[in-house]
Amino acid sequence: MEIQDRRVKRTQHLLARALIALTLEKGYEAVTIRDITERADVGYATFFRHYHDKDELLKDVLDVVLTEIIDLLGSTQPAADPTTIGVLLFRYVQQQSEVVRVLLMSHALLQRSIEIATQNVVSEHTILPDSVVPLEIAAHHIVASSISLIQWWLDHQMPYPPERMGVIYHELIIRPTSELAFST
Amino acid sequence: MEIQDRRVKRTQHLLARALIALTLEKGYEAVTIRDITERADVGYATFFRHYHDKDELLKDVLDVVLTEIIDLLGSTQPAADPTTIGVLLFRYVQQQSEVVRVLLMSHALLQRSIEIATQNVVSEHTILPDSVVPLEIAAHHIVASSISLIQWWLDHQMPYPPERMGVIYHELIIRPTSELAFST
DNA sequence: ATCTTATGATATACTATATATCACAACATG
DNA sequence: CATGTTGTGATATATAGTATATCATAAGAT
Repeated sequence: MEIQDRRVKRTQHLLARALIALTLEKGYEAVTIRDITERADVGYATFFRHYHDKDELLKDVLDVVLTEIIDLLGSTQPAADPTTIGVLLFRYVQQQSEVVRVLLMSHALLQRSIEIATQNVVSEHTILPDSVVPLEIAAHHIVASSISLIQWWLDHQMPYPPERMGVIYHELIIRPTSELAFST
Repeated sequence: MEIQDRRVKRTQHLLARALIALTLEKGYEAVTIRDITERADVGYATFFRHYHDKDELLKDVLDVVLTEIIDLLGSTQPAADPTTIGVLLFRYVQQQSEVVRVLLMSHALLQRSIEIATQNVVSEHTILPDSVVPLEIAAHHIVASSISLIQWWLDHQMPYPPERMGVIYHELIIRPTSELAFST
């Protein structure tokens, strides 16, 4: 029962590609559903047979990205170089830069992603005794700052390589926050 | 030539109050111009005699807030307790929490505010020689992280007093970034 | 080969934005 | 307080975009 009709997969893929391309061209808000269906070369009404609105299509596209990033960050050896995770993160962003740029344009999805990722970080750490920074604030700071750093990097045409960004990410965000709030 | 017609000031004030109230009630995107004019009890067409669209009204409302915050952060004694600026910042946010909450709901305005404030921070600092973190990234990190911290605080009903938040703000954001990137 | 279903084309209702007009009231000014 | 100016409310209208329904046809599942 897992297998979908090939026509459905094809249509949804065309709609997703069209939304990404159009959003990069003129911004998420400016894209209309008619734009999407024309670019994807499918009937206008067909859109509503798959998605309730534009946000639902975007959510579907980016759920894939979210799970890939979470897998990426959870699958590193504990003994590895502390900047490795950051380098992998920025390499992934570089590869998927178009999709990530689109994600960063949706306020609602961004807030949702931050909430999910923050809870993920909270569950993976314990608070350092007598820390001035509560665990939830530390986790929220790591997530929000990482996204902001990615945003700066993409907005400035990725001027430094992922290796340099991995070091910056670790020194600016991970190390200070860990020292302040996380018990090793 | 500075003095405006009292009718204009009255109308613009009513529209601003209505937008803020309605945005807090059901979110910025969901508010229509007809909602605003009905709540403000002015004619529908009157809105367009003052603003081109919803975003322009919001921008007007929040330009006031922005300049107030910049004045606030620029007017502290250099010799003061390093957490003082943070405490003042969070006291201000507490007083103006409704307006600040509305600002944080507009993606476009948020991005614009971050850009302006980042350039402000860049111009006020010089980079530490051999820093792994470029000046512009450090400045962007400070601004974006501060806004994220404010957002977390407001989203969680301000569970800690401004005094505590001032310390967290300094320890989590200002001190680590300054040590890494700014020459004193 | 046959039943099922996704699609395209089309029509239609609805919501919201945006502009124009005109009579009237509020305002600034001397 | 008299006068010319201008902001406002009410109304009509054009336009754009969303959302749903219908039906013939083609593509897919089995």
